[in-house]
Amino acid sequence: MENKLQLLRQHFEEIVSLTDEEWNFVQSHFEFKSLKKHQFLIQVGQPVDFEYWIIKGLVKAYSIDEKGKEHILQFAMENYWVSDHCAFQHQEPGTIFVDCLEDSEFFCLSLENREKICIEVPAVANFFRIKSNHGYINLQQRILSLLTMTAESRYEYLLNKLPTLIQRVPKKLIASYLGVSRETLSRFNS
Amino acid sequence: MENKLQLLRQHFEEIVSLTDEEWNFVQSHFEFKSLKKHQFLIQVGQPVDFEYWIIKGLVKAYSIDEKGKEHILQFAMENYWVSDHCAFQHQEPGTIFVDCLEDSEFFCLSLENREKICIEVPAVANFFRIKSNHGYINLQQRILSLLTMTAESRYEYLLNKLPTLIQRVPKKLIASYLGVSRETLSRFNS
DNA sequence: ATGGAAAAGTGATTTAGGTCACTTTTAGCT
DNA sequence: AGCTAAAAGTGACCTAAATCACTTTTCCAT
Repeated sequence: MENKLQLLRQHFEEIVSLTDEEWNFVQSHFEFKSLKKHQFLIQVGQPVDFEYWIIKGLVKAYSIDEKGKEHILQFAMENYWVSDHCAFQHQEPGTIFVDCLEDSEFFCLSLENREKICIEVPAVANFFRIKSNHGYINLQQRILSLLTMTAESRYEYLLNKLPTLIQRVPKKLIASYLGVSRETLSRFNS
Repeated sequence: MENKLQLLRQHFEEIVSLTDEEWNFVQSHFEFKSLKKHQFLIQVGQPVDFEYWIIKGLVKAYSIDEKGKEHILQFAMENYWVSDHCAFQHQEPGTIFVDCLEDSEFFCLSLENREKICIEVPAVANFFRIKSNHGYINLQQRILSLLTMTAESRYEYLLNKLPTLIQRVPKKLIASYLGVSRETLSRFNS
């Protein structure tokens, strides 16, 4: 566990500096969790008690429309944060599903604990502020890609940006992430 | 100017509390700016020195694709923050345009000043963290709407969510925001 | 009030991508 | 190794929405 916490500390220290004392305080507010492939981290209608930092593994965050079709909001793997941020922030029942595509391990942070460490350790508030900002920028890029690019170039773009992801994830899920049908995706780069 | 700064203070205090002393420190880090309709706040290739809080007015943030087509990332009006967040954060040349759809007024915050007030006044860091989080949640909603909804229901959704915006903005810009052609939009609700 | 430009509407045609139905390939089990 | 189920590929057809070309309406600025 020590070395896993060490990874999390490194993740924080990529952006802000923490004293040993601060870090001890911060780390004590995380819980460890481990899930097998296919298990759920978050489910629609269930409380969303945590936001999760992924130690190892891979998850997908998605919603299901009226027709039962799955739409992938995000893939998240090592070093990523994942949650139903909306439900978490407002402490409401989940609006999306998050489940494991691989056996995965997480550090879990409750809203209460997040606010506590943000107020106690200003560097942590700055960490989350900057992280959140990065996330915002990424989503803006994705919106732009949905508005401006064809399905095929979005696929090429993703191949370039996250080549490892394509290895780890079935193509039909990539299709769902890109907003394109499985069949259409299969006809690309052929 | 006093009452305009007062509006900004109220905006902060919707989320965090500030003492008079803190507020005096914070407000001194903003600059005022006023622009007429059609003037640019941010341009592609130009430095992005500020992020802007809109006192009054309306702007659009957009990018232009290879074919010269405009894609609207965001409309922003009173009480909204707007910038090329990506370029601003990394202090790189702008990647989008932001221009005024109406005569507008702004309070401008430089990156240096933002970091300064965030470090000096932890409540401000928390304010931006929470704001950024809200922004993230909004973008996630928009991505979901682009993935799951038809152009027509996206339009209906927007009509519901921001009825005032439709009044203030030509339909062709709404079309560009929704990722639909002007002609197709015009054939809806008819 | 009036002329010109921007915005909005509309018909005809095209096209990217969806859907359905089926086959082939690959990946996990026991 | 062998069986099953999930994933991927493919052909035929369909549809939402793009594009193009043109008309009508609305909005300003003089």
